[in-house]
Amino acid sequence: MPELPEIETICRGLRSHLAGRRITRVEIFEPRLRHVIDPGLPGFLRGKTIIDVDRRAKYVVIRLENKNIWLFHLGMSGKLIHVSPNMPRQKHDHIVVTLDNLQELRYHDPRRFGLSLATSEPELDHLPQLRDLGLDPFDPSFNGQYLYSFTRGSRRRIRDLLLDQQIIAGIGNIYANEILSRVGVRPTVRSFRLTRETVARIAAMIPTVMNEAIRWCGTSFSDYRDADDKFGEFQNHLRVYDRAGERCRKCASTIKRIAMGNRSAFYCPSCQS
DNA sequence: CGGGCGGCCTGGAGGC
DNA sequence: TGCCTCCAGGCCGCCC
Repeated sequence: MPELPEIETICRGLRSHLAGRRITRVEIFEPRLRHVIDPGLPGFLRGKTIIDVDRRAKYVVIRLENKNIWLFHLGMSGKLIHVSPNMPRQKHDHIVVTLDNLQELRYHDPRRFGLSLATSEPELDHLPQLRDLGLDPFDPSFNGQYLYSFTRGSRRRIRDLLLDQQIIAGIGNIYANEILSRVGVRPTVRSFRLTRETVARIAAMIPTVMNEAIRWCGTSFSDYRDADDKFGEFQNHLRVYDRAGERCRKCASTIKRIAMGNRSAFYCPSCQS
């Protein structure tokens, strides 16, 4: 569920709570996530101090002492929240970590599409999950020319191309639709039909929309909450996503929803061509 | 190989 | 009230 802006928001929240804290206790209540959690994980974490928390695409990177790393992907319904131990444990709280200030970090994930594993600084870039990631939208070398090198000659629909993590890392279905709405391009357009200029406008819009969503602390469409279990607010600023049947904020036409593969796409039929 | 599709899970919404 | 189907923000593997 969470895309780049949600993960960025979670990482910022976690960093403020976790940096400098030592892990004193680790409990795994349900190891069966996307992959079964390594039984050695609690032993790996126990006693280690958390140095920092940062984001890599849609992954949460918890940096520990001695270049050790605890990596998370939240799948579609994962939450990483910092709570007081008084908070009753919820159904689907799969991992509970106690810190040296007695506060807790909990991983909650009803659909169990998430990933949690132990790794290290030197191994991180070589993990199968991370090694093939494309550029982050905030990478200085991400620009129109880079994106055009992928759209040129590709028969894929532009919405699907924007979702390809090996091209741009961090965009999911909500933001792919929002980005295209802002530049007036229909999600169904075949990439090779887009001019270099249009692709440059799409590329420029990507970090713009990501920044805006980060300022609103992400989109709480359904499951997403930040590190303090609070809602984001960008759902109030969406132009097309999940607005089928509602009026376009610009021209008052009716927003359409279509099925594209397994996933919905949304657009304004008069603003986007 | 590029590109499309189904499967993995649970839960919430809506139809009957 | 329940039972059914559909849908969900991701990712991976299989197939043509």
